[in-house]
Amino acid sequence: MRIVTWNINSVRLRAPLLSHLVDALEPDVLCLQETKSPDEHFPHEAVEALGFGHRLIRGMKGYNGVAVLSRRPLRLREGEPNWCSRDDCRHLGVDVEAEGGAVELHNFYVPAGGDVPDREANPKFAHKLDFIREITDWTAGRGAAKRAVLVGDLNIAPLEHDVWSHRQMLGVVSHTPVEVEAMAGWQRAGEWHDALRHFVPPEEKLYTWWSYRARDWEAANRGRRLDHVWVSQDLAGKLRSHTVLKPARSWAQCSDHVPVLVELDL
DNA sequence: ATGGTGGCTGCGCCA
Repeated sequence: MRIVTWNINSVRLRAPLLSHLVDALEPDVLCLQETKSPDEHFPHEAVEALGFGHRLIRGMKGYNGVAVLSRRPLRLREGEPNWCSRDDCRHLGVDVEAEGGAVELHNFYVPAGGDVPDREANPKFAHKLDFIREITDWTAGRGAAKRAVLVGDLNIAPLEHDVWSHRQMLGVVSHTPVEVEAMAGWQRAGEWHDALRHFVPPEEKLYTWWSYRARDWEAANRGRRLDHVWVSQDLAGKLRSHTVLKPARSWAQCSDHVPVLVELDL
């Protein structure tokens, strides 16, 4: 099963790019974040034409929004928490039909957290930490994930080599110790295995996002690994390959995030 | 130290 995660930064604007993604990565399941579209305006026809006959979407006007597009049948996991009681369309939990039984799949868009890494001074940072706290508590209550995959734009680059300069990024939202520790607690609670670092050793730089604000993003290469794929321990041995589709950052009218693929041999 | 770009939406918000 080939699972792709991509922060598309407007699904209506960038729906045409999905055909490039499909050509390059041939996903069975495609998880999107920041669709920025109410459900009634989701480009179903374009997505259907690419072979994704099964779709679950959770969007809103202007901000946020997640979607799971699939070649295999999906079932919405009902009754999952409404994080921070905000109805802000940052999570979809689904079951994907697969050989040997369904796989539980979670698609997250974690709050970015604003600019100031201080929960008193910056309510967005408080929201980010509260969001992760709630997920961690929920995860701890359920115990270790089984036959499960978690993907998304988690807006945290946890490792030293998930950012261009660990030293210069320690005070920058996305790489502060408090965020990294919060993410580690979430990961421990579910006994999640980091699928990208399964393939790429921690001493090697690995980025999935480059700011729009650089004159030359590729030359500067001040990237961050904000997009993640985690798998439950029972699936760790079934990991077959990964791709970080860096060329997507050069596509015309590109997102600032690139698609990430993980292939599982179920 | 600052501002740099981009996508909403409707001139400010969020990333």
